[in-house]
Amino acid sequence: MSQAVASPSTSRRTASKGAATRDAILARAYSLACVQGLEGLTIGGLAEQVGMSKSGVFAHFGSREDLQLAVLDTASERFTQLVMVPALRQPRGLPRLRAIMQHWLFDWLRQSQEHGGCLFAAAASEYDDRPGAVREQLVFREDQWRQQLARAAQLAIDTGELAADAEPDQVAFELYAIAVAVHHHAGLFGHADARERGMRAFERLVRSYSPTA
Amino acid sequence: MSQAVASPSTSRRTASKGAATRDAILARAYSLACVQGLEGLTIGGLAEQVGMSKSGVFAHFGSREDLQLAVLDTASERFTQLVMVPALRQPRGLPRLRAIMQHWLFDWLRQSQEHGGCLFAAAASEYDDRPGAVREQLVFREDQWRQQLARAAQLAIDTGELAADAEPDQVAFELYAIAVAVHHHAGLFGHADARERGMRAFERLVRSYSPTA
Amino acid sequence: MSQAVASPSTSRRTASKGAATRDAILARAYSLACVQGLEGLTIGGLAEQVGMSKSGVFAHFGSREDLQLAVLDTASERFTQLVMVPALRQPRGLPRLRAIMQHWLFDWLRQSQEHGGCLFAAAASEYDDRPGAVREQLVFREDQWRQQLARAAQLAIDTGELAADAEPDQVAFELYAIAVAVHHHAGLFGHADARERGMRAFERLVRSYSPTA
Amino acid sequence: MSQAVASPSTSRRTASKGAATRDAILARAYSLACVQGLEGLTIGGLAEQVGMSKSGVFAHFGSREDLQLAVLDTASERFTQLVMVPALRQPRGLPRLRAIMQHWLFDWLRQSQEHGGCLFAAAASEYDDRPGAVREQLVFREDQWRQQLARAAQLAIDTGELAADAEPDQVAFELYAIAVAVHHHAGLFGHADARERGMRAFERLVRSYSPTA
DNA sequence: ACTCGCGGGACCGCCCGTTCAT
DNA sequence: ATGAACGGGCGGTCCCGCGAGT
Repeated sequence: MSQAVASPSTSRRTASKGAATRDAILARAYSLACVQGLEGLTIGGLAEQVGMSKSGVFAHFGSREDLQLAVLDTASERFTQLVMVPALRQPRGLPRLRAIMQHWLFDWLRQSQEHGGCLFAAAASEYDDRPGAVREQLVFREDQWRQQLARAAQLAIDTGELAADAEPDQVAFELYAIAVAVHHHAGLFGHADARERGMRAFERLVRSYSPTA
Repeated sequence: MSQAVASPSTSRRTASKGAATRDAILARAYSLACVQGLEGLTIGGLAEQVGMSKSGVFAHFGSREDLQLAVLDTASERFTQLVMVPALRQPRGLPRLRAIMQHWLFDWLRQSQEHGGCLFAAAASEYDDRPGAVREQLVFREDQWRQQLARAAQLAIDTGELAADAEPDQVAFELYAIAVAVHHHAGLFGHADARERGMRAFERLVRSYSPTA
Repeated sequence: MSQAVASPSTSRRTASKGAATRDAILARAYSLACVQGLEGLTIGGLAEQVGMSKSGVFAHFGSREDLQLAVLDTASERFTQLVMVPALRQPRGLPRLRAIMQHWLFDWLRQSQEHGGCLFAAAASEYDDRPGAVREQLVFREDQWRQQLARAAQLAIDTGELAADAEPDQVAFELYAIAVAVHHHAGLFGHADARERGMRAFERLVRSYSPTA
Repeated sequence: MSQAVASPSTSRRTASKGAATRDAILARAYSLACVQGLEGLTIGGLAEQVGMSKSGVFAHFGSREDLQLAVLDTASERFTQLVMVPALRQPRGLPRLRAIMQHWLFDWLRQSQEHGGCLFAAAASEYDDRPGAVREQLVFREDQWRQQLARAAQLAIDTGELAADAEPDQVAFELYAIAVAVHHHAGLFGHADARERGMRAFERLVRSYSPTA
């Protein structure tokens, strides 16, 4: 998968100092992008934050677009670590589905809010009409995640915890809706309330899709 | 309502030419803001689009922030016209609720997509961590709309079409979730599919809140 | 003298309201020019201060340069009223010379400092190398004043209070030096000290030019 | 002295090209500031004069205010080189005092007039009521110079060439008055006449302070 | 080979003085 | 005396690349 090649950001093995610097830059860049969006990420501002010269930063990526791409990969990696990895430790079916939502709404969105906003949410509205490599990478990542969600839903159907006639893609869509609404609501009206409404919506969704209903 | 006073943008009657120009500028500004966000709206770019000089445009607003505020008011006005006004012609209760969702997902989001994206969605992620007058105005508008949604849900409870123990605010949150997810999905994966999933989610939501369930 | 024609600012007789407005504008303009210099005087800023539209102010003068000229005339008029007119009430010779210096250093410079600086001093350094009508008017006014000073010195020579071999122009130059230094010193280091040093310098000058010395 | 640290403008040794450019910019900036004042100094105009882009110029200073400060330091440095350094080669007392005045009125004011005016004189009237770092730097420099003048006067008292009861600060004030008046006069009425009157005023001042008088 | 200092060019929001029709 | 509009210029910041230094 191109991703593994495209993201040497996780300094592997020797990590010849250059890679370490690169990772440090990316960490800072991720934070900045959360606040100002991927499009609001400026090389000058980033350079100042990491205490390097602008061209020093610039040289690590070759262009602003490549930097944005790298930041997107960083974000994906973080998302996977925070949400998917722990959820996979739960038994397949409803427990895993619930774990996904909990890590998503609590761990991921909390760290997002601490940074100033969810990078994917910001990117989605920035790039919904701005064609280019960044947008393509973004829809690739989002689609990838959507498929994982649908797969988890399918497993819950297989275990009989969700109705047999439920459509995995539709369930995934509705789970997605909850998360994106929680983020939206949290940013404008406060986090605690948003998360609680989100989990209530999830429980109702599960009930409405339960085979007994 | 202060809004009526604050937004003389709708040129009434004579509209002394100045107001007409202002409206024309705002219409173009709204389109631009849909594409690039409220923060990506530049006076120079706007001036070019309307075929005026930068200072000519600038003079109508006094500052970029005031321009952004005016664009937000314009968007609110349009939203009300496209969604709320037609829905109010439906009988209260479920029909009106369904009408709201239909106009929201079809009329509003379609015209949004034609412009390049929903201005409110873009603004929400731009301003979730950027304090200032624009953010305040934005949450005021969003909250206002959230309350209208909750009111409509309450009416559906009163008519007995929704379960008596349903909480209007929670219902409003879940309706909101559908709309915001449709927009998100549409921008990345295509509009038709998104809208259909949205309406299906709505119908399931209604069933799961129905008194008979 | 062209001055009488050029400065209808003192509304004489009929003063058809237009002239009154013009005078009000000029009064405000004089204050502004004291603070920011004749070159820092802007039509927009002036209009705001007098509560008129820019074009309303503009129409009274036809161009910024004409406004600057008119302000210079206003300043000259004020200077004459504050310094020369009272001094002429003193007997010619040393008393009148001393009165001139006192009104100059105390009354004129005090009101200047209250406005934010002496307009002539500011103008002198702004226009010492900026040819044009304003500069010409300025040197005309300054030269006029220098001649009046020299005339007063000549009278003191005639009365025998100053040495017969004193040269009036040189005396005028040295008096001028005292005033200009007091203004310079006052602006940077404080007014009281400056004025006292100025009067001491004057007294020493008088002694050094006295016939008995 | 902090100044030496604060102004690396004098390219020392290697002066890595950047410093050389900076010096070239400052030299041109000094000339411009003499003509239009420190406040009339614009980055765009300066860039054009030195044949660089605006940002190229801007990057060397970080803000317009820092540029103004640097220009002030440049001017101080020049003044010291032209006036104080040669005067210190004269024996203390009256010869050194006379050398100061000669270099001041002839060398410094001549080069000032060639540039279009004395930067300090212009700055004094620009900043007499404009608080900020530039003003503070200016009064620091002027006060520093005033003290040097007073010190030179004190030495002339010590040598017995000036009366024992003469007050050095007052003498310094009157010397200052001559210089500032020469500059004022020269700018408006011509240089030759002004300088001659200035030296005559100085000689009379010396006589009037001489112990035999 | 990587890093950086220096510089370019475009553009930003804002404000200027001025004109013209009302 | 006004309001609308213009053209131009301001200080400031952006992203980006050349050439020299380690």
